[in-house]
Amino acid sequence: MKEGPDIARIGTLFGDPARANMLTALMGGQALTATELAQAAGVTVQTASSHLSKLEEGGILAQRKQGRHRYFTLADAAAGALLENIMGFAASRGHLRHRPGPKDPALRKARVCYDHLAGDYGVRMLDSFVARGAIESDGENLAMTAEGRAELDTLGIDVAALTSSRRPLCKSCLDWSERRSHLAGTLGKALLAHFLEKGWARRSGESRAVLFTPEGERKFLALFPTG
Amino acid sequence: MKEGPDIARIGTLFGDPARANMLTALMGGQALTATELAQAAGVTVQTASSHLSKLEEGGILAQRKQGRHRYFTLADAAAGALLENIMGFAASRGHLRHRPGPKDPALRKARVCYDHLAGDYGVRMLDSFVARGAIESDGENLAMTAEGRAELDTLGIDVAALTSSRRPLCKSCLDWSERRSHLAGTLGKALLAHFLEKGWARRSGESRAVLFTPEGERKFLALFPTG
DNA sequence: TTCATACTTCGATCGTAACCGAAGCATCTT
DNA sequence: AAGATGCTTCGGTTACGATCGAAGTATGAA
Repeated sequence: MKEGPDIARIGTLFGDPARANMLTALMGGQALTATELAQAAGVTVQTASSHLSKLEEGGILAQRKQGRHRYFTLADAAAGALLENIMGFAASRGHLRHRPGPKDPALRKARVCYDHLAGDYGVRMLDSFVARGAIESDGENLAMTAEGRAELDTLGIDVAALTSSRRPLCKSCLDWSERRSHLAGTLGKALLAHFLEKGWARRSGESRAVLFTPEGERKFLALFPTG
Repeated sequence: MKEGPDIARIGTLFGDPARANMLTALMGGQALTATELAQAAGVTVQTASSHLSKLEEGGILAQRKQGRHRYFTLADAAAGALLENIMGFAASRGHLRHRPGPKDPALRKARVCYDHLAGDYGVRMLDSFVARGAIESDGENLAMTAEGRAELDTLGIDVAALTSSRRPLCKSCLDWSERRSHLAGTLGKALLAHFLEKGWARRSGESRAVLFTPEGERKFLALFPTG
């Protein structure tokens, strides 16, 4: 009868393949219905329902009723961060389910990781920020510099508003296709939102891929040159 | 047949109570033998052996043969960090196994969390650093200031050497007894080592408790005054 | 009202993995 | 060499939980 946080309970919740599939699907950041999640997990809706109630009770998922649909999302940023952490750890140990990274080249290039940009483009963005001194990196820990704040300001991103949250502004997130870090945190989220809003890119309907327009791609690459 | 990191595998490894007990025991930072871990988990050595080989194969534990003993430790800082993350998440959702925090008052006051100081004293130390501007906090993200570096220098802690590692210098870690953050990262590790080396405190042989001497306690409290 | 859709609950089956006793291997002691 | 200690492997039992069919509830459409 030990004391302490119930690690095993959390582990069990992440430890079932069907639940893991659902959570991975929700890393796209979009709310999904029970039926969609059942399909993503490859199980019947009855089974999915059981899994979803467990995940909700465990505080990993939140649900929102809307008509006869039930939309599920990750409960909060902490749940997303934990999920990212586990994915990164699994990838770092070579625990991949099939191949070292997504087969779909679009996914490999740019995709959503919970609420920010991952893949080749995500890695490039962070690298570029660090190279020009906009972000300082102590290994994994990231901090925004004054130059960085000024630069983002000209882009029209209100850094001050982003720091008010309890969630960190900059956070590194290990990319499982690139095996390098990309930018998470409220800034990562804001930047992705910015790209989508400006019409540089749009979310693929089905997958987690982020599809850049030729114009958007040109601007993105100009904004984030490689070292 | 989905692509991506195998979350479920990691989850399963953390998801068994016996394994979770072993990992919790290893959060003390000390290497433990298979027999000791079996006792900590409340299972026979046969069962423990099976669990340990799974954890090792999963990249969470590392073992070192020494004579007829086999010493197990957490594989690396990443494994420790993930464990801390899960513990913090579980605590934040109220998933505690018995009571809200350790029963043992010594554990509640000061204990080892993988390799740094947790509990009341750990929280106090971080709070004090932040209050005096030695560490800046963007929510959860921590960064050392120039003043902080100077102060640690006078304490005899070589901050430059600590930043060379790929592991972050400062990292916040959610305390499951205090439900507030304490200081992890290479600095957290170095500070605990400093206290032990100076004879201000010593590790309890059995538990994860850190026992301060009256003299050490006086110095610690003077060094880290409350707001 | 009647039908359709979205989801949950119930009940039963089945597979997997945790568990331990017994036996086996390795290392140290005497 | 003989015995003791630390750990692993094997085999068989057992329990838990993932799964799905069937039936039940809620919301919306006709």
